[in-house]
Amino acid sequence: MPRTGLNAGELKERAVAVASERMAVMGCDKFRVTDVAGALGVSHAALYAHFSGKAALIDAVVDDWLDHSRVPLAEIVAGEGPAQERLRLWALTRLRLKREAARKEPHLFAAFDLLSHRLREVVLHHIAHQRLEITTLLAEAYPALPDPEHAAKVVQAALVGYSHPKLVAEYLCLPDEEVEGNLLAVLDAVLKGLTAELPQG
Amino acid sequence: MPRTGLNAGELKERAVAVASERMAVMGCDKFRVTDVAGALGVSHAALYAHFSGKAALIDAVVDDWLDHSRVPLAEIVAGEGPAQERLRLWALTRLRLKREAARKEPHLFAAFDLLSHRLREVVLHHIAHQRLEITTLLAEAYPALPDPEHAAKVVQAALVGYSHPKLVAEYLCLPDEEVEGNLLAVLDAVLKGLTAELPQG
DNA sequence: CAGATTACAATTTACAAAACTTGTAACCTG
DNA sequence: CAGGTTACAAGTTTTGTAAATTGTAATCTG
Repeated sequence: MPRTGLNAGELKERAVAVASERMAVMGCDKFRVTDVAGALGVSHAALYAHFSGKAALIDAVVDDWLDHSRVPLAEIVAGEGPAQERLRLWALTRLRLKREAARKEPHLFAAFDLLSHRLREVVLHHIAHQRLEITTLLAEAYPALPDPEHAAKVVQAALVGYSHPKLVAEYLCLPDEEVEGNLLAVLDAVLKGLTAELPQG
Repeated sequence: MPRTGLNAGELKERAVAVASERMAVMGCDKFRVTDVAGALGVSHAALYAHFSGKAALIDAVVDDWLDHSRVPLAEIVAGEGPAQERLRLWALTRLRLKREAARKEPHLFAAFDLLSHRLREVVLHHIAHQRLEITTLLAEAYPALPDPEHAAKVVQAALVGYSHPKLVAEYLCLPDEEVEGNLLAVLDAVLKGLTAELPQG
């Protein structure tokens, strides 16, 4: 029987939750593995059975955070209505969620930015997941598209100014309407270009 | 007769040149106004007649650096051949110049990045200048385009992942062919979309 | 009197020493 | 023996203090 009364999975989740709270308050450089352990009533060394190091604990926090942020976007993908409209809504919603996160949860957003900068696997999976969602919407909107995944990559690259945490943060000072209008102008041009030579149908 | 034997314009230029050399070696945080002044044989206070502060001296260095970087791109705009091909070459050349600068002049590139982050006027002018060049090439390639400047803004936004210093630096670890291929895929899609409904001519 | 210097206050940086944190291995405990 | 703790070395951060830097105003000088 573990001393904390929690099984391994539960202890891990509690650790991620406590770390997430602390990171939200003070950022990922300043929170201490020792403090998280203290909050759980164990020594800091006990956490290394569950996380390979502080970096892995940070990865887990950001992964958890990204999981939550994916929910509203998945609802749009699974929703009803013309797929092209849903794709526009998807891109706008993603932008809005990121801008809000950057404003309201700056430390967690900065952790996401840092992992993005380091091309950490957590973030690479997140990007791949988003590409899959774009692919799904493109394939539905344009059934004659020969390679929807390649098209999704082009869309992702064209919209990186509206998704990459560094640029989302940098452009927070610009008005919402302006940034959102620019995103839609780019998205519409790219979609029109990608589908210019498709048979009508 | 000034003590240094230089008139005001010459002293200013010499200060920018010395600051540029020092910044190239140690970055903009570590070089000292006092050192630049010493190299010119004046007290540091004498430089404040020409620059409102250290930040203004850094702006002047980056402005000078950007001036030089604009020359090869201006040659493409002024060159001969199909305008659409020149636009592709312009975008590729810009990317290549930036990746090379990031590798070979990391401190000056970092200064450019910092000013970009702060939305400093030097950089805003640079971005506006590039939009003008894109506008020129678009108007030549597509004479029926109703608003080439608006189209240029869309092109700029779609290609921000290949021009913004933060992302250029972040993607340096990716192979050249991949990054360049991605840029061309985005550019081609955007151009095709922007020109989809133009009369043929 | 234009172009400089000197003096100075406020701020920032450099640096050494102390304190803290991270990750690991040996050991403990129920 | 699973799930812990303790001890420890190496590395990092913090703290206090001295030195340096920045920007300004008064003053100087040719």
